[in-house]
Amino acid sequence: MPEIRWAAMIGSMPARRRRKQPGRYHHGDLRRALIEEAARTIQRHGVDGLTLRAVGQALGVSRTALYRHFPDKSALLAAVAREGFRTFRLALVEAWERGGRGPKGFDAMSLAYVRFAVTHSSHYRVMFGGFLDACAADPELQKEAAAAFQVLVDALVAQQEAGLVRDDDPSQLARFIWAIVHGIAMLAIDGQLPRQDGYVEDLIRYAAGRIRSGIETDKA
Amino acid sequence: MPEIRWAAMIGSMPARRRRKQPGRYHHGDLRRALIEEAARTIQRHGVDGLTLRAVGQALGVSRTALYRHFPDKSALLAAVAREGFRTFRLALVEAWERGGRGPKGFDAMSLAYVRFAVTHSSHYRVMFGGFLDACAADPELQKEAAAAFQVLVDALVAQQEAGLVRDDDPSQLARFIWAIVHGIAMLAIDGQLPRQDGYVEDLIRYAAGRIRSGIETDKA
DNA sequence: ACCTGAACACCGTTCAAGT
DNA sequence: ACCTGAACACCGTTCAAGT
Repeated sequence: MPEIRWAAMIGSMPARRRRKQPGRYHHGDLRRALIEEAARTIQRHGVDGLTLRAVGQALGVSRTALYRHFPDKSALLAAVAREGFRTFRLALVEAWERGGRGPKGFDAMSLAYVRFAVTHSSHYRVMFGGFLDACAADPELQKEAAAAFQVLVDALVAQQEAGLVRDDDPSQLARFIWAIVHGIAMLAIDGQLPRQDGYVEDLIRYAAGRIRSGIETDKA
Repeated sequence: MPEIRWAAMIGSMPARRRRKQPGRYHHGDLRRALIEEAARTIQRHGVDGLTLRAVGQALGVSRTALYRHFPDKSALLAAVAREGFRTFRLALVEAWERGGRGPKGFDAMSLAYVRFAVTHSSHYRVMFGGFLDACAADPELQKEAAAAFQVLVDALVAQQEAGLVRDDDPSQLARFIWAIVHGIAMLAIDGQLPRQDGYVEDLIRYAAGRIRSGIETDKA
């Protein structure tokens, strides 16, 4: 059965399983492929540049094949966002831990945050840009987003326990910090900051210093 | 001449000059009307809900009439953004001056900033949302945006001269503050903050306190 | 100078039909 | 169970033509 040969092939070269074999009927894992192709298209041509037709064509599949796996286009976007939150969270945790779970790690986390946003700008926009108003009900997506936020809260609590950060409500404190890095990220993405090389990194570093002064325990 | 009667009428009731008189050929001031109608549509149905067809219909005019006044849709959006920056700047200046051009006025300005963004959320998104990548060349728009930013810089310099704010580069300092209010505004607009009544205002007030600690002169 | 109406090349989505 | 192809109702934009 050719079916089995195909399955073996995609097992051995997972990166090549994107296009459907012309003669074959089933794709293999179209759902997975759709998400990856959508992410790639978004990265290259922006969110508005994502068309179901182009995605289908890139995968060698009809433009309506997608509807066997997602209710509509926004559901595909939600899946992309979910994936985004996952890798985003991992990047934040890594920075925090490599920096020793202290002030240094916290600064590294801010940097990692904005770096992710800038290097995956369209992806980031899908995650936070309000495209998902309607499908905000997606519980899996909510869970991933909450988990990413929790990384920040945990980092703050750890520093509070070490006596390095003032004893405010951690979630309010977290949202304040979040707003800063999110703000810098969005301004950078939208081209509202000087295009000068290294400007964004400098701003982040400067911000980290001001944040530290703003949130450290009062030493009277 | 009916033309003159019509002109007199729009002089006396400027709010009613929106729809074209069916029999008449010229609209009166279609350019102005297009911008206002576009802003209204965006406010009600979001940026994606803005269609040239609907705008034309609301004004009793063909859907292609717009092309006599703007090169394309994005130019219309740029005009809307320009208007937005103007009223935005006025709101900021007012808050700053009513608060006495000091720390109190500065906090009031932060509040005014986010209030504008939240109450004119779609308008704000057009101004900052990266819809204007292509037509970023529009010099009038650039000028308005720069003027709005300058309000913030001036307020910081005034406080530096009064010895209330540390002597960092005002423009970097300004961009740091800007990122914070922009970040809170975007999170609020995109529904990423708790929907709890008054939450955003509380967060802004909290942020104002943390910002103050972060930027005030070191009192050793 | 300003506006219209038909036409064009797109888009997401539906649905009966194929394998 | 999974995919196709024609069809439908949208969209921005062009262009020759009308006033």
